Amino acid sequence: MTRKKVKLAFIVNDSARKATFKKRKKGLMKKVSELSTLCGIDACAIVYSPYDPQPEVWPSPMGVQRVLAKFRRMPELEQSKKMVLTKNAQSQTQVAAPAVTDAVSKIEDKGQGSHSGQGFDINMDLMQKQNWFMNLMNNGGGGNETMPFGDVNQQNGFWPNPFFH
Amino acid sequence: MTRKKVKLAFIVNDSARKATFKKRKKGLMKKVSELSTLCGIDACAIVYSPYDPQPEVWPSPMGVQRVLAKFRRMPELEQSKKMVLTKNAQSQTQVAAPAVTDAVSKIEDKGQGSHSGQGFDINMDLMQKQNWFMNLMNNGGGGNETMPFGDVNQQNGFWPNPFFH
DNA sequence: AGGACTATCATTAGCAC
DNA sequence: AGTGCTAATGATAGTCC
Repeated sequence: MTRKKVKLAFIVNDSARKATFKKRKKGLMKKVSELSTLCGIDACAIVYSPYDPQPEVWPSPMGVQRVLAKFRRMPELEQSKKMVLTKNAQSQTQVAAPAVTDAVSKIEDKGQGSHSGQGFDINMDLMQKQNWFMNLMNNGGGGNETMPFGDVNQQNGFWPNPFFH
Repeated sequence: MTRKKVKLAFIVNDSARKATFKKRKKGLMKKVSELSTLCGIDACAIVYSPYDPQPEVWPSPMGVQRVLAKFRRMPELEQSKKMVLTKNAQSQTQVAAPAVTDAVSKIEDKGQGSHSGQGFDINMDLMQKQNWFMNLMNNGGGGNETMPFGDVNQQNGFWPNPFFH
């Protein structure tokens, strides 16, 4: 039977959140590293946090730049066009790149055993939205960053608004 | 005692590699998602592979763009200079970053946050070096990317501390 | 607060289909 | 090839120092 599932929600307690962040960030970076090593593929990860003045990146700032250059080379139109909207039973909006759409469908169709919910690549559920909001708070708090949300949302109307379901 | 450790090396068998890739990519995306949700932080991941025409990203192409914009806002020079180098037990390489203090100040002055002291958190161990090489092989095949690998090595000749606190 | 430990839960490699 | 299962390894939340 399914054992107790970890509660996927923002950890309110500050010290507990920080402790978890540290552990999981480390674990995440290891996972990226392993995926890349085992499968010989190109990947990068960037993690911002209030705990570090600079983002933690994998594999390196330049490695990230390289992957990003590749990513940005995709015309924005393509990025949009290649995306597919799907709906699940809870009426949550999902956006998936076409390359993985089939996989997503399969997983959803099969029910994916006990690992439902977050599932495959891009799946924004309520907690995620809350989380986006947290991110915004984080970013808006100290920085002189532009507010990317407005831009992003206006740029293409279909990305779900993080503040509403 | 430590049990048998998973061999962290490129999986030679094609089908086994693809199967592992699929599983681990899914697991990785879930991890990113969870980290972000649990800790309310901003993160993104990009995974290229020969199996998908488009990279798989988290949280979304535009979410990635946003994080990238933030990342790219850091001038490259500072990205390099800001790296703090440490030595670990295996690698005896240690390189001091000359202008670190200066660069740190600049960035902190930009209002990036009140937490000071840390440089880039970069995890890179021996496996990752190997892994970089694999990536290079991968990219060299199809792309016309610049080769940052050599640059990075020549420029710094260091590999940062795999342990961070 | 920051390790270190460890019981418990999560991921996944290997297999059968 | 892809899917489901499960033993085995891996990650980590909670705890103690």
